[in-house]
Parts: sequence; structure tokens; C-alpha cells
Amino acid sequence: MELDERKLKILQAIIRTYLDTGEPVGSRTISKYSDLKLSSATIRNEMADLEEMGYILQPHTSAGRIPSDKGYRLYVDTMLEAKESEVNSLREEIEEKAGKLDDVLKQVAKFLAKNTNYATMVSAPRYQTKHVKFIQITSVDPEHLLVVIVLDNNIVKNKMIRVDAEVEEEMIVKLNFILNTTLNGLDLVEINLVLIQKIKEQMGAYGAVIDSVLDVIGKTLVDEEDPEIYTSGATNILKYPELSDKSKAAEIIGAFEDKETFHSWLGLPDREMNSDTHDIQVYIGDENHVDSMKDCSMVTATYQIEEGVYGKIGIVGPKRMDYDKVVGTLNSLMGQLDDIFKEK
Amino acid sequence: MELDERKLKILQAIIRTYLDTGEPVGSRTISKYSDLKLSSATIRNEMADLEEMGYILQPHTSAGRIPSDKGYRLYVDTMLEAKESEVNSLREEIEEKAGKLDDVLKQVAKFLAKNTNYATMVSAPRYQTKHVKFIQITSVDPEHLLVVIVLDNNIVKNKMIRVDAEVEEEMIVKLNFILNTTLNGLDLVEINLVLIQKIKEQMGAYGAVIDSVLDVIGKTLVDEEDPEIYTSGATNILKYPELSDKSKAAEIIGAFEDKETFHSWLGLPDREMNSDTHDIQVYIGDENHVDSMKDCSMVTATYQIEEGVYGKIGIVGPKRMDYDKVVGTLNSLMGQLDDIFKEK
DNA sequence: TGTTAGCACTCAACTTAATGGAGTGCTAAT
DNA sequence: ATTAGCACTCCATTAAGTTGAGTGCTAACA
Repeated sequence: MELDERKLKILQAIIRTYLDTGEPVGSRTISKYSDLKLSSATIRNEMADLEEMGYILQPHTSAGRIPSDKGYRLYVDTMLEAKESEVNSLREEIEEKAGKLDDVLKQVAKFLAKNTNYATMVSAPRYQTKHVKFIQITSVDPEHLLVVIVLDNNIVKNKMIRVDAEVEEEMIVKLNFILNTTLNGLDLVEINLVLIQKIKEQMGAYGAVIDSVLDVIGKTLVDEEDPEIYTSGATNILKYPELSDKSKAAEIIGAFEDKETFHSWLGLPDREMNSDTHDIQVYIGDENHVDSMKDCSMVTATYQIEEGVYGKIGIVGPKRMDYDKVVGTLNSLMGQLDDIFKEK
Repeated sequence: MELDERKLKILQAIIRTYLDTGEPVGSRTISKYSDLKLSSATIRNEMADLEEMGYILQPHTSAGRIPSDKGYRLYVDTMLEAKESEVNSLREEIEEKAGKLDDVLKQVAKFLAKNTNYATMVSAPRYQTKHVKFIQITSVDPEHLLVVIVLDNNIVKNKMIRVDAEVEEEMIVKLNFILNTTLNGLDLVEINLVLIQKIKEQMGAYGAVIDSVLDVIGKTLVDEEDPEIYTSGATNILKYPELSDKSKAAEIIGAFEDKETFHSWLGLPDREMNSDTHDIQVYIGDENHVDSMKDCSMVTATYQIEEGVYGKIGIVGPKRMDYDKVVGTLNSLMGQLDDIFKEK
């Protein structure tokens, strides 16, 4: 059977209506609503075909039809209208909270949740390559050394370490020199035991301090592997009856709470992305790789802070989410984010 | 009417049973359950009295009784058994994740939520007095200066600032010297325009850099005002039918998401606390100052990291929460936290 | 005088049956 | 190819009945 123009139009009408109401939609509704001048009987025939083809389904005999995952998929792939959304306010909202990236991302999550009425999450960028650019150790007071590490992407980490006895100024200078010359430009895997041993030898009695320092460096580099995720509007899920069933809702909202969940699949763009399109992806129902999301749809987009530094944004809602609006908002948002990051 | 021993025992039995089942409890149940050897009829008489006194109430005629807020209050104040809970695992669980305070607190929130099956939040400590202890400026690369600020509680903050032209080594040394001698020991309000002007004069052409640096300092000190709050187990709320009504649940879980909510009332201990008791407080129903929590109970405790540095822990659940267990767990937890912080 | 057995009464919760209506599939007419 | 018409299905809603846990009251009892 072929999916001709008319069938497509009817399918589109069905999905549109369903997105609106969340109720199964019947032939009569379509007959009246859509601009095709067809009787309900004709629509019924077409619907039967569409059902056979797997684009729509009936919750039970004598009910209207609802889109299947396959139907949604077709809709998203071919029928989205590129409606330009007006997301102008965001820019100002974000910029007044200037400051750190964390804050910006938190704002973005909040903004999206508020605007779309779905649940959102934003992953902080994951830096692919991390090399030590600069290390500095300072004596803050007799009992504490401060270790500051700058990575080659200008991320700064610091940690206090406690020492038993004051370390002489002279030793600190030496320590700084050795660490910087030895470790500069290296990444985590390149700092191996041989190297560590070599440094320790040079420092003689202060070998113990070295251990602490290297420990900090190790933690720092590993730490970066683990990007922060900001979420907002998880309770929006409760607004959609088809998801607000107690056990489902708990599972979904729980997933938002336990941010670990997202790491695996929100982590990195699957493939080299075209930085113009922002790689907006839609996952419908079973297309989600996580069980707890199989009754939801999720739209993700990738943003870029600088060369090789990506983060992701995800929006989770019911399968009947307003894809038009979400994709539009996301698109417009990405553009503004680009601008913001370019300025920095 | 007087609240004699027997009435108290009956009330206690009622509350215990209700905490268990969540169902209104009838006279017959009590007559069988409790060790007082009384017939249901007698219990009924006493119940009528207890109701008149306001300790229990009937959802409707011909239903059993449930505790009123006043009843819970009496129970909590006088009838809690000091059951020692076995919270031994926590210590290890936390310590292997050693590291930063943030991580510890996150762990604590998670641990509590998992153990109690209620929703929990932990506020990071708020430092009352913040003075600059140490400032260090370093040239990381020709375009970037790194500003590191250590506060007197050993909190470290850092920020990169971009400069148009490389700053000479000599100037940086001078800058460090001036900043440290001038600002050491001062807090935010003490750094005023007069002082700023004075510093600028000394730095001559590098006045602009000073601005950036002071900006960072300002942001750092203000930032600390705003304590982080870690939450966990918000979805546990959905486990209790009396709270999992859609609108209620959304309100409560939403409150957990929007952490701002808690600042006002989770902020600081109300009064000078006895560091032994950890100031465990129970708020029942309307006793909560926040509307969205009026159907819940909340137990809070205060922990101390060092002299004058407090944080709070809160557990939110249904009014029929297992106060015994919560207070016990909290108590035991606080002890362990004390130990952990003492070590540091 | 405090306790208890007994009984009539109440009321939410559950069960069952009846009704209505939205929607379908099929057939025959256009 | 399209449509009007009709019989059929099945969910949702309502109404009526049934059940059972629980109460309050009274009268008997120790």
C-alpha cells in the first residue's frame, strides 16, 4: 500500500489534534477539522489503511486513533513546520546573571522548562583533552599548602593540603619548578610511576608532599570526566496524565534526580556534528535507550563552547509533546547561546 | 478533663498503629493490639475523650481515628522511644568518596533518603565571617592572569581574567604584595572606595587590572552568602498516598527542585544550639512555615563543621512519618558527621 | 463506679447493572 | 471513488445495592 498525499494529510491532522487534546481522535473530528473536504466515512477508510501500515493505532475497538511511535517518527521527520519561535527574553535573562558557565547553564535549564512546560536537562561541557598547563603550590599558612592546577582549556582547580610541618619557602620554589617542567603538557595517562619516582627522587625528604600533590592532580583530571548536569522542571511531568501515573512518574522524575542516569546517553554527540544545525535529535518512545523513558519523547541538541568542547541539552516530555515548539525554541536558543559564548 | 496514663497509652497505640498502616484505626484494633486488657467499648469511650481533647480526629462518622497535629506533637514531645538505630554503613560509604565537602553532603542526602524513604535536603554550611586570608595573582599565559583567593575558613576561589597585554613579572610581584598587605583580614564591607583608590594609585598604569581583581574578590565574597542545598529522594513523596495527589506532589517535589525555597527556613539555627543535641527539631503539618509543606512533617538537625560554621539537614515526609526512626537515624548520623569533620 | 456486651446506626468503599455516546466497519447507493 | 446509513462494540458514567468496619449509646455486670 502506498502512503499518498491524502493519507499523509490525514495522518498529520490526526497527530496535530492528538498533540492538542491527548485524547484518541475519531474520524468525524478529522472530517470537520481538516481542510480536506471528506466525509467521516472516507476518513475511516483511510484510517484503517494508516492503521494497517502501522502509523496509528486504536487503544481499543470503538475508540479513536492515536499515533504510534512510527507515526510520530514520520511526523517529526517530514512534517514539522519550521515555525520561528520568539525566544528573545532569554538573552537578557541570562546575561544579567553573567558570571560562571554553571550559572548560565542552570539558567538555560530553568528557562527551557518554564517555556516548554516539559522537563529539561543541560549537561555541562565535557572536555576531551586535558593536559596540565600550569601548576602552582603556595604556602598559605604553616599548616596548609594550596595546590592550583590550570588545565590547557583554562579550567582551574585547586585544593588545600595539610602538612605536618611547615615547608620551607625554598623547597616550594623548587617543587614548583620541578612540577612545572616535568608535568607540563602531560595528560593523566602520561603521568606514570616512572615519572612519579623521578620527581620524588629530586625532592628527597619531601616525597610525601609529592604524593599529596599528585593525588590532587589525579583527582582533578578524573573529576573532569564527570560532567555536571543541571535539570529543571521535572515536576512538569506530572502535568501529563499519560505520564503522571504514580509509578511512571516516580521513575521519570527519579531519573532526573539521579543525574548519573544521563551520563551515558547525554554525554557526547554521536558523530561529528554540523555546528550550524546543532544536531537536534528526536527520540520517540522506544527509541530512547533508557527503559524509564520509553513512554516519553526526548529532544536533544548539542551546543559548542569552543573547538572540541560540547555540551548537550535535552527536553523530556510526553510522546505527544509539541515537537514544533520544542524544536523551534531549541533552535532559537542555540543561536543565542552561540552568541553568548562567542563573546566570552 | 485530664490526660491520665491510660489515655496516653491509648493515644500512643493509636499513633503507632497509624504510622504503620496509614489507615484510620478503630477501637477494636487497639483493644487487641495494645497490652492494656480493655474491651473495644472501653477504648471507644476513651477515644471519644481523646477526640474531645483534640488529640485525635475522625475523617468521618463511622471511621476510625487518626492523630491530629496536636496528637503528633504530644507523641513527638513525650513518647518517642530513644531507639538506637544502626547507621554504621554510612561512615564507610562516605569516606571512600572522601574529597570535598560538597561530595560528603551529597552523599549524606542520598544516604538519608535511601534509609528513611523520605525526601531529604542538606544545606551546605554558611560561613558567618569571611575575611580575605591570602591572595595570589599569577600569569598563566600572556593573555591570562589567574586570581586565587583564600578566605580565612580555607575556602579557595579562583578566576581567570583576561588581559590585553602581558603583565610584566615585576608588576605581578608588586601587585601581590600590595593586595596582600592591604586586604589581608578584611571582609567585604571593609573594602571600600577609599581603599580601592589607594591601591590603584600605587599600581599606576595597572589600575584596570585592579578593577578586575577586586571584581573577582567581590563576587567571591558575595557568592559565599548563598549556600548550596543538596536534595535527594524527592520522589519518595510519591510513595505516600496522602501526599501523592497530583497537585500536592507537584508542589512538594517542586519545592525540592527549586532550592531557593529552603534558604529562608533552613538557613541558620534559630538560637544558640547545644552542640550535643544537634538541635533536632520536628515541625508537624501547620507548624511548617511554608504553605506547600503544610501536609507534611519535617525533621531538621543542625551540624557543626567548626566553631561558628553550621549547616542543616532536613527530612520531609508525611505527617505519619516514623519519627522514632528518623530522629534515631539523624542522631546517629550527626555523631558520625562530627567524627568525620573532626578528622579533617 | 469503672468496665463490658450488645445493638442500632452511619458511611465510605466496593460491586453490579443500566444507560449513553463516541467511534468503528461494512454495505449499498450515488 | 465517495458517502450515507446502520448495526455493533466498548468505554465511561451514573445509579442502586451491598458490605463491613466503626461508632455511640444503653443496660447489665463486678
